[in-house]
Amino acid sequence: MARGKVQMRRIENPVHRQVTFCKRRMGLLKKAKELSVLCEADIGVIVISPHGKIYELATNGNMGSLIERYKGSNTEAQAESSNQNKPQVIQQEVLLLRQEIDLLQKGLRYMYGEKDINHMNLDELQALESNLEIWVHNVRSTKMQIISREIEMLKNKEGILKAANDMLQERIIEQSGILGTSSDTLIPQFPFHRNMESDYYF
Amino acid sequence: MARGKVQMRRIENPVHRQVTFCKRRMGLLKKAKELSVLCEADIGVIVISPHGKIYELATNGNMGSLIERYKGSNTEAQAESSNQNKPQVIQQEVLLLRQEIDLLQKGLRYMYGEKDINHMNLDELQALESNLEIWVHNVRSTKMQIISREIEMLKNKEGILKAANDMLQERIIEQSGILGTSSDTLIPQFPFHRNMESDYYF
DNA sequence: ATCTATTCATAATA
DNA sequence: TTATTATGAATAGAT
Repeated sequence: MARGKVQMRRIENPVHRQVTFCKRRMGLLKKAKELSVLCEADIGVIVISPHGKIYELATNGNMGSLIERYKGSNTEAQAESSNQNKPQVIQQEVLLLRQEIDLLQKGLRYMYGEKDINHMNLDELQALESNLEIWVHNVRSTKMQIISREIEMLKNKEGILKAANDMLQERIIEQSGILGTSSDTLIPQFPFHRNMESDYYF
Repeated sequence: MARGKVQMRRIENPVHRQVTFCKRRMGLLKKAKELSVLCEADIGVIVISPHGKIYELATNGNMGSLIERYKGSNTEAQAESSNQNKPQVIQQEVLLLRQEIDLLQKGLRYMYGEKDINHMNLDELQALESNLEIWVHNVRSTKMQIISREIEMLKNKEGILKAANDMLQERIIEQSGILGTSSDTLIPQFPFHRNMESDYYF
């Protein structure tokens, strides 16, 4: 923003990072409040610093109720919260979480280039493979979103150009008539626009 | 902001209000993402429109774990959730495990070179996809190595067992001859070994 | 959705 | 944290 454009990556200098965290955190909460007031929306913001300190804002004054409303519209979270009423299910949950951690740790080690296959068995590799495939799928989806958006934009542009083109064509024909000029040298040059989709690559 | 300072109260014109809601909501989520990236904070934002539609952002990719962490550090909410039988300790455990998972996922994503999937352009996404595919391929190779090795081992074992089996069979026939015992009750039980490959699944 | 005149947010610095 | 200020960003109103 000021005195130089900022790169969107972790600020390495700890002092700068801390200052920026403080400023931008305040800015974020301010923006949230404004949106809430201007548009009558209920907004909750939770910020957890790298050191685990928590800052929050609930524009309706009650984060709890906001979370409930959020969960109420979210089946996954709903299932999660209903789980917590049954200790046995919680045990199961802990077990699953531990397994996930184990898998992630091993996947991480694998990523670091440690190909010691003694540390990962078939099932774990299978799970890692699935994770990677999900990831690939997500990346592809994002890619397709971008592509769709661009295509939409180009189609719009094309439509506009076509319309303008038609209008110009009409006007020229009109003028040809008025001026009594032979138009057969002009007409063949239309349309001026190109099909912009053909410029696009996937 | 632009063309006149805005008053901090509800926008009465419904069209203006809707437009502003859309614009500022996007701005808010963008700011949240930026703060998260720049300062390594975990941020959750929940926006509930006047019509009840919910927009959300969880920079760690999981609003559920964020809410758990929030509740874990919030005495009021903790009291609410600790109404349950004995799960306080377990709840704590779940919280810690979730934090660890968040951390590991972050590490994995870092390894993948993913900055922020929402801020990546087509080329970057393409590159990420290629990388992921290479990794999937590597994982599959490792998997196949393990499988091949196991099959090799099993074939070896099978060979050894077959040899031993043949030897034993010979010796028994031999002994049957020496002892004059009828061997027709024993022979049908051979071979003892099973084909171990048939137990193996891919 | 897109454009631009303005106001706002904030990076560097102290 | 707070204050200053040059600049980059966000966005209100209009199209």
